[in-house]
Amino acid sequence: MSQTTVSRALNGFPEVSEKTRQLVLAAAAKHNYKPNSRARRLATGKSMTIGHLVSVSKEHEMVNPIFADFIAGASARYAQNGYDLLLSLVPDEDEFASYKELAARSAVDGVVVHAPRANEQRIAQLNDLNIPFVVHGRSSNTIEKYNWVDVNNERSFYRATQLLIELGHRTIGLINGVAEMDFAMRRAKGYRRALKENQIKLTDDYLTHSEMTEPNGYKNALTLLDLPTPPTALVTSSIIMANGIRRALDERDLKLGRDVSVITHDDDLSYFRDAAAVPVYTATRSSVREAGRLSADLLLKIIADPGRAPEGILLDAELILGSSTKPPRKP
Amino acid sequence: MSQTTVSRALNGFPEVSEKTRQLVLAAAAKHNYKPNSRARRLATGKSMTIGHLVSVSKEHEMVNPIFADFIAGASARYAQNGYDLLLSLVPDEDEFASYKELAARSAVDGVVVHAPRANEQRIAQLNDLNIPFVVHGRSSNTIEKYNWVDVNNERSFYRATQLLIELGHRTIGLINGVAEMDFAMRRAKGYRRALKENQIKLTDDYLTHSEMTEPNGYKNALTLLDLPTPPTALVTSSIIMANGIRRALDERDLKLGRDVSVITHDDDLSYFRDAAAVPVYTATRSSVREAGRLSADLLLKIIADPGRAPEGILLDAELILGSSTKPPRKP
DNA sequence: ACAAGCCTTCAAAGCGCTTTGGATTTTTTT
DNA sequence: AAAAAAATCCAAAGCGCTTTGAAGGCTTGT
Repeated sequence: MSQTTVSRALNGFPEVSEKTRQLVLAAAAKHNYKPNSRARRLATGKSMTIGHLVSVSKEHEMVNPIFADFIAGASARYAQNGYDLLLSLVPDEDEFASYKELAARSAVDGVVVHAPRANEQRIAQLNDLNIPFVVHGRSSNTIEKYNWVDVNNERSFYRATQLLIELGHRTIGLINGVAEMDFAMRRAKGYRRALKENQIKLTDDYLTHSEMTEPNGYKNALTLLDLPTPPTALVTSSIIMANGIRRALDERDLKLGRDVSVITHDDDLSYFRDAAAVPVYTATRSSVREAGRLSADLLLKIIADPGRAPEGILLDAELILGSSTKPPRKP
Repeated sequence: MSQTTVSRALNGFPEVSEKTRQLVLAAAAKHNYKPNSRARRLATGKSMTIGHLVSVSKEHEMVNPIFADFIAGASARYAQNGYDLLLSLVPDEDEFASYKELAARSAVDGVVVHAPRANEQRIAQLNDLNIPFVVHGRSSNTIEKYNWVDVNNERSFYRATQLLIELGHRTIGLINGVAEMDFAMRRAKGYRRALKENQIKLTDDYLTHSEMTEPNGYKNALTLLDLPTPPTALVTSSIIMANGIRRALDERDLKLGRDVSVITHDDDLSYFRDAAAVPVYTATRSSVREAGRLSADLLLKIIADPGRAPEGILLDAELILGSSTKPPRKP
């Protein structure tokens, strides 16, 4: 049987009869034959690979913990479509060099951009490189069109803050992510809007920006609790920080919910899944794994149809009521 | 200038004069030329790719959170050596099929095996497939030789338990990972040995096995605290579970350290780095990122020299004193 | 000045597939 | 039964590199 026939049979071309196809498939299965990826990719001109460049802050050697779950969502979709996932953790200062290199050696058919900043250069750069990409998140100060999947950060933090206000809180802190991050900026915006609409004036002392680690949640919570008028409620951007906040409260002999209310954003991380009947935390919840799936699907669509107009997918985080929010304690 | 010369100049062969090499390099830099990965890989017969297959428990859709930091460590080494990292999250029931497929289409030059069980089939399978691999961890019931990088789980949990005993604790619980996992088995062994050597008899009620999530830490801690003779100290396998334990203590109005001592294994995850002057948790600490680096280095060595005798690298976790351990409270 | 020897360069083959265009076989039509 | 059409198969080219074996250019010794 000729090489052509085998190739056609395996790749589902119509020029081969069903009978021969079955024969070929049986033989391939029997000998555990799979076309050599390298040869196939050279012949087709496609890499059948999606790149994920995750930037690691050089300073803190920090890997954003949500990326594991995001990638878990995406990976499944790639596998279903015959794509491999190329992962590269790069120091944030040479992100662009990495993209350029991937493009130059044409190692990937598309990339996912993680953790965009409010001013994100990578978007213009990738457009220049003419390489298909999807951004997980958005970039507020970017005019260019691009594909993205994001949650409605501004609105959900507005709602979270609003809820606390309705409960009677007037002094509310926000323990946020790094200020340059687009999501952090939007969340701060939602928080401020809710305060403003309710004529609540709070200085920026009640707003902290830092990497979303447990120790930072702890430290920033203590800082806020030490203010002359300490907050009676906190909003935070990550369930990991929420754990740090809990520790800070513990140390001050304050009880979560009773003494200080907390609302956290909850990415529904697999190892922090808050699935109790009454959730531990009142939270703005949106599955980052689902975002991974959607991003992958979108990227594969773009690759299949490069002429496609850029699309944005906006997920709305649910506001889930848990036991970490109560009316403020009477003094 | 001929293709050969360019290729040789770029790949550092001695047959080309230094002058021409500089010329070629300059031209390549100017035009941002990088040899096409696909063509190069076909020509050389190497994939220049390392596979990481992370299994996701189908049931809980759980991604082990340590893998992000592990991979962060490994990724840097791969990049330095011109290797790409292929990541695949596979449902645990078809792990082997995935390895087989990778081997058949020769997509990788080597793989890292994550989270080995005490009875690990993948080791024999990979030896059969004749594909270079390194195991992160070990597999107790495996006779075959293989390359691995592991921490001294048995010894560190022995020491941790011993420390609690020396402090005066007699009722000590262990909140462990899934029983089938090799690391969990070894840790349980160390825990039991310490008890035994001190003539402390405890039923298996004091030992829980589950996936290392925060909710499981919470739940299992409550279970132990509800025993007729509740433990005065707990050892746990993960800092994430330790956070759940803290929540359970909080709910029972018990204070970490004062009322219940806790020692956790600490993988030094970037978002839980316990870097306070006096660490929050007394812990057996070993950087999983460092393990990632070492695994990568070892794997690259094996690939470069396939005849190499299998090697094991045993890391010793430090026992770090924090503020979560105190003598038991007088009743 | 010429041959020997080394350094440098080159043309061509090959990596294992896919794809093209043509050849062959089978089926259908008249 | 022959011709036309459709279905099936095949040989060869090409993907963009590396590598081989041979040719060309330069230096050195006599």
